[in-house]
Amino acid sequence: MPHIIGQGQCATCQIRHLSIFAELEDVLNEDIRSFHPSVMVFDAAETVYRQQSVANSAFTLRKGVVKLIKMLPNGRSQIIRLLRKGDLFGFDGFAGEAYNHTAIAVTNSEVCRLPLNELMALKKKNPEIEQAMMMRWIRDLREAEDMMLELGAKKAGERLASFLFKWCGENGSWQELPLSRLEMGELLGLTIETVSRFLSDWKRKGLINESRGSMQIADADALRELVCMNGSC
Amino acid sequence: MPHIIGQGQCATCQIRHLSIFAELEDVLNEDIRSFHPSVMVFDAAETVYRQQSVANSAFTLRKGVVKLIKMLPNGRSQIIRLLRKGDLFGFDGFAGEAYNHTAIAVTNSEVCRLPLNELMALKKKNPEIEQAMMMRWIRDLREAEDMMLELGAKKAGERLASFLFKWCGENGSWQELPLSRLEMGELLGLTIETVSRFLSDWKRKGLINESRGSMQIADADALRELVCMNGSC
DNA sequence: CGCGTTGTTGAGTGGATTCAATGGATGTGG
DNA sequence: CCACATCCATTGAATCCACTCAACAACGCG
Repeated sequence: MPHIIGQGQCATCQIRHLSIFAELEDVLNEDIRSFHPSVMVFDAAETVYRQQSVANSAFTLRKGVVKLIKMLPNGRSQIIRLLRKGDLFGFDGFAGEAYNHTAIAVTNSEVCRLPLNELMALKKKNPEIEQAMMMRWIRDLREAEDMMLELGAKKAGERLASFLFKWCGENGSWQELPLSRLEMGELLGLTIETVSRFLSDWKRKGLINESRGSMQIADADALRELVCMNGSC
Repeated sequence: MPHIIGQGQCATCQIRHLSIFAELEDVLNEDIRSFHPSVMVFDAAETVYRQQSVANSAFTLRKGVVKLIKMLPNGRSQIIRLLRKGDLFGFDGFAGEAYNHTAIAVTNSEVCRLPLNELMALKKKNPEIEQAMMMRWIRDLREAEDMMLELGAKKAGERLASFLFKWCGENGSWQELPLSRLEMGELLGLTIETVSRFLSDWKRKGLINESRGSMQIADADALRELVCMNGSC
């Protein structure tokens, strides 16, 4: 079960530089010093909030990976976004709306719960927060646009390769990738089997490597060559 | 060629109630009275701005329909969003970014060009504008999320039907739908032929009607019954 | 009228899904 | 430590949905 492990100290938080409070240079700022959001922990697969429920808190991810998903009545589901350390989410309440998606922990995670009314007051008094949130919304929107291009205009292999490039980078480094085949499919609009087939094929060809939940792009050029033949990525 | 037809009078603009200035109740507000964005007209197919170019203006659509599109190097393209009267677009500059998509007029259109620096100043002085823009960003993001579900989790017929329901409503009214088959395809991630086949089929079955660029859902229940059999919409 | 553009329809192909069986890893209890 | 259960990934075979290619029809326009 998710539970609260304490009250956060935003002013001295380790991930403050990633958060919407990053720009508040004055660490002695009264507002931020007196703001103590609950820090909550979620095990993998536990739900942070549900679509349609009243959005009276926003959240910042401190640790772990969280997925935002939408579901169809028939059970098919789509991962809308993957969240990493420092990401702000669940802010529909700012527009007076209920949550538009469900947030579920992919790995064990730590989350700061930011009550909407407190955050709103804080934002009103500190324009830097307002600014930081605006930057994030615009960035989120841009990424959503990019994702629509992926889903609408690319084929299976192209989507999967794009995703790996984005997640792992192109420099051959190993990156933790805590997603199951099912989840990669739900993110990219593909089935388990399709994801598995492409990954297996690329592994056989030595283009990527995988080990204990981590992934490496061994030969980015060759992968791009193989998948994105005519400039399709 | 697109051209400027004059300076807008925001305070007395006919679509002010739809714009980000709607909440500024004080019509005598000095700021808004002295703000005179250029009003530009674009013929169908003309470009408002291009992806990658410097985003030094945002825009409000006064009249017509504009599409935001992204293109792949190989020519495939995806319509990210359709804009209607009152919509705000092209605000990437607020995050210091270049435009992330290309904006093209679908029909003859009128657009207000809002220089970024002026709009920023206006926003800083008038929290209502800030608030209105925030609401829009969040709404835009929610719609983008909905679209990701469409593109990632639904089949061709389901996507097309959802789109028609959203555009035409469910009450059997006629709505102008100034999109070609190609554009509907680009919006929904389908080909011309697929769109045409479904629409022809539904017309033959008397579920929808089309005439001179307008569309009507004649039998919403039957359409939903046919397409969304197991709760897939 | 001829022409270009857009929409329709058919036939064939192919890509991704579905269905099904197997394999591998992990964990639990005896 | 092994037997067993469970979960996830892999692989094959068959199916189906949407795409591609192609021909033709409809429409608007000069």
